[in-house]
Amino acid sequence: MNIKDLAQHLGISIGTVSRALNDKPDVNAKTRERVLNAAVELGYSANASGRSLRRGTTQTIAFMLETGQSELRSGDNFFMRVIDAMQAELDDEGYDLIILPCHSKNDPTEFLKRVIARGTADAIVVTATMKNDPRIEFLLKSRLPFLTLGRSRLEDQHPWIDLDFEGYVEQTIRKLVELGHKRIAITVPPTRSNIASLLRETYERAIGETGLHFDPALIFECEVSESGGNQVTHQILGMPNRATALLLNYEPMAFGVYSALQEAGLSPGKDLSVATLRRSKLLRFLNPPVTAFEIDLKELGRTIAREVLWVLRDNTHKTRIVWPATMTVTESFGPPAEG
Amino acid sequence: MNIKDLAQHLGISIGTVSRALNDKPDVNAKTRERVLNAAVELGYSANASGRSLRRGTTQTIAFMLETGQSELRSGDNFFMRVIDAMQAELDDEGYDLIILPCHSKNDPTEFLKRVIARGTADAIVVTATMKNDPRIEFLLKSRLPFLTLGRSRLEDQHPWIDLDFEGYVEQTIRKLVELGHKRIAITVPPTRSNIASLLRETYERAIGETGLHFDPALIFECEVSESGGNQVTHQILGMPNRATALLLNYEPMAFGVYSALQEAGLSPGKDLSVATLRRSKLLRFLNPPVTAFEIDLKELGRTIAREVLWVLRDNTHKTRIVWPATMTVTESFGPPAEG
DNA sequence: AACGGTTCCGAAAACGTTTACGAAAACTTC
DNA sequence: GAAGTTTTCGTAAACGTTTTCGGAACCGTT
Repeated sequence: MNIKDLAQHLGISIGTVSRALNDKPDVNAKTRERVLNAAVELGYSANASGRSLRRGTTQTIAFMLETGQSELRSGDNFFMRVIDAMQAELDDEGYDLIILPCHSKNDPTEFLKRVIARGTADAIVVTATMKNDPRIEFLLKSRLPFLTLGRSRLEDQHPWIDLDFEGYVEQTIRKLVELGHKRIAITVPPTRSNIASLLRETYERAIGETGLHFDPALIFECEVSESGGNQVTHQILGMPNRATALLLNYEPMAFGVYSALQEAGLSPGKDLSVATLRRSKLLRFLNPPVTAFEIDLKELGRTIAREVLWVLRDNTHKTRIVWPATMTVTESFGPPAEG
Repeated sequence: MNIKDLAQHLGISIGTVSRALNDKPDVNAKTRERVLNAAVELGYSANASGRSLRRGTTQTIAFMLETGQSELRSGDNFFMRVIDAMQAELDDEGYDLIILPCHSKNDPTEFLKRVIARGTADAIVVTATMKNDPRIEFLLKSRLPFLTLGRSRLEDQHPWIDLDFEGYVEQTIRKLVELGHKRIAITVPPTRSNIASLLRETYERAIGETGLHFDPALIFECEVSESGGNQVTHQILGMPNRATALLLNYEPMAFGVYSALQEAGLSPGKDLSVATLRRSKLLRFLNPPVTAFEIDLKELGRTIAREVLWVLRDNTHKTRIVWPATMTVTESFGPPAEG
C-alpha cells in the first residue's frame, strides 16, 4: 500500500494525494475528501522511512533510560507512570514516543552518538543525570534538541526538569529541628549522580541555616535499595552519639530501615524519625506510615512532553523547572528519644 | 555527515563506501580499512531513514505495552527487567528495541495498524494478551512477524511465550491438599485477559484431579492490586464456610491480604494459607514470607529476544514456550485452621 | 601482444515520501 | 472575448542509502 497505489486507485497523481493528506492548501475540497476516505478505506498510512527521509524529521521523541540501574526499579514504577503520561500528551501532538533502553554495559555516549547520527528521533529526553555528564556535553555540541530529567554541572546551558530535592531536604530538616532534633542523618547515593551532590550541598546548607552543628559523619553513602536502608540503619544504631532522624532518597529504602529498627526492638518515629522523598502506594504497608513527599507523576510526564516539544520547536526556549513535592508528616516523625 | 560527505572526503564513490561499511565482498581490503577508519573518525553512522527506505527493513523490534494497566505497575518492575535483558540480547544482534507505549485510552488495534503501515519495526512483541484478542487477529492477517507474551484463543496459530500459570495453580493446590486443605480459593483478574480464563480452567481441573469438591464461589474476581487483595480477604473472612487457602496472581496483592488478616487479628499460614505467583524483592517485607514462585526474568527477556528474531528470520518458526516458575514453600503455608 | 579471468570500483536506479515549480483550467473583470 | 487572477493539479527533484550492472584495471597464461 504505497502512496503510488493509492494515487493509482484514485486516478490522480501522488503529489495531489500527498498534499491532500498533509492538509496543504492547494487541493480541491472534493478531491481531498476522496483521498481521505480512500486512505482510511485502504488502510494507508505514510511510510515512516520515506517521510522521514524527505522531511528530515521523524515525528518521534526518544526517552533514553539506562536500564540495569537500581533507581529504575522504583517500587512504584516512577518511570512507567511518567512515560505513560508523556505518551498520551505526545500522541495528541502527533508525535511518537520511543524508549531507548541503553543497557548499563554499553557506553551511553556512544549510544547517544549513534542515535543522533542515525537520526532516530527529533529530540531526546535523558534521565539519571550526573553532575559531570558526558552525555550532556555531547548533546550540547550536537544539533539535537534535548531535555534532561535532572540537573547537572551545566544546568544553565540546557533545558531541564528536576524534582525539588532542595525543598525535600529543607522542609524535613526544618520540621525535625522544630521537633527538637539535633543530630539528623541523610543518605546519598554512592554515585556521581547530580542528585548525590545536590543532596549533600542542600543538607549542609539547611543544617547551617538552622544553626545546628554540621557533622559530615551524618551523611551516609549507601546503596539505593532496601538493603541499603537496612545497612545504614545498622550503622546509625551502632554510632556512639547516634542520629535521631534519617532522610532517605528512595522510598523502598524505608522498608530496610523499618526492618532494621524492628530487629533492634526499636520503632520508627520514637527511636528514629524517618522521612523519604516520594510517596508511593508501596509505602502504605509501612507501619507507622512514613513521612513522605507526594509527586504528581502524571502531570510531570505531561509537562516533560510539552516542554520537549517546545524546545524542539524553539531551540531558544529555556526550560528550568523544579518540580514540586508536597510533604505529609506522619507518625514516623516525633521528638528525639532521650539521650 | 552524509555518506556523500564521507565519500568525498575519501575521494571515492558512495557505492564503494557503502559496500565497505556493509562488509560486501567486492572491495579492496585497503580501501575498506580507510573507509572504516574515516567513519569512526568523522562519526559517521548511516542514516536510519535512508537505510530503512532502501532496505525495506528497520533493524528494529517493537515491544508494545499498554500503559495505564495496573498489571504493568508490578511492584518489582516485571517489564523493566524483561526489557532490560531483551535490549542487551537484541543489541548483540544489531537490532534496536523500541518500546511503544499504547495508552489505554487509544484503540490498540488502530495503534497497531498504524505501526504496521508506517513500517516502524521489523517485528513486534505484544503483551497482556486476551483470550479473544483483536490485535492478534489483525497481526495474523498482516505480514508483520510477531510474538506474543501470553497465549490466546488462537495460540496454535502464532508464536508465543507465556508464564506457567498451570504449573503455579497445580503445584500450589497439590501442596495445599497435602496439608489437608479442602476449601482453596483463587483470585482471577476481572478482565477478558487470557490469564483470567487460564487460571479459571486450570483451577477447576486441578481441584477436580485432587478429588475435592469444585465450588465456583471460591473463584474471586478481583482487582489486580493491593486493595484488591485486601477486599477479597475481607470477603473470604465473611464467608459462612470460609476458605482456608488463597492463590493470588499478582504479588502486591499479598500486602493487601496480609493487612486484612492483621486487622482481623488473624495470621497468614495459620488462619489462611497464601500463595502468589512471582517472587519479587518486595515480598521480603512480608512477615511471614509468602509462598511464591521464582521466575528468571533476565533469561525470559533474552529468550523473547532470541525467539522474535528467529520468527523474523524464519516465519515458519513456531515458538511455544511455557516459561517455568519454581515454587518455594514458606510459613505462609500451613495446615488449615480447625473449623 | 592478445586473451580470459579476477578484482575492484563508479554510475545509476530504486526505496516512498514531500514540495518547488510550472502549467492547465476555471473564474473574474474590463 | 481578451487579459488577468485564482484555483487546482501533474511533473520532477530531492532526502540518504543500498545494490545491480557494467566496465576499468590488473593479473597470469598463451
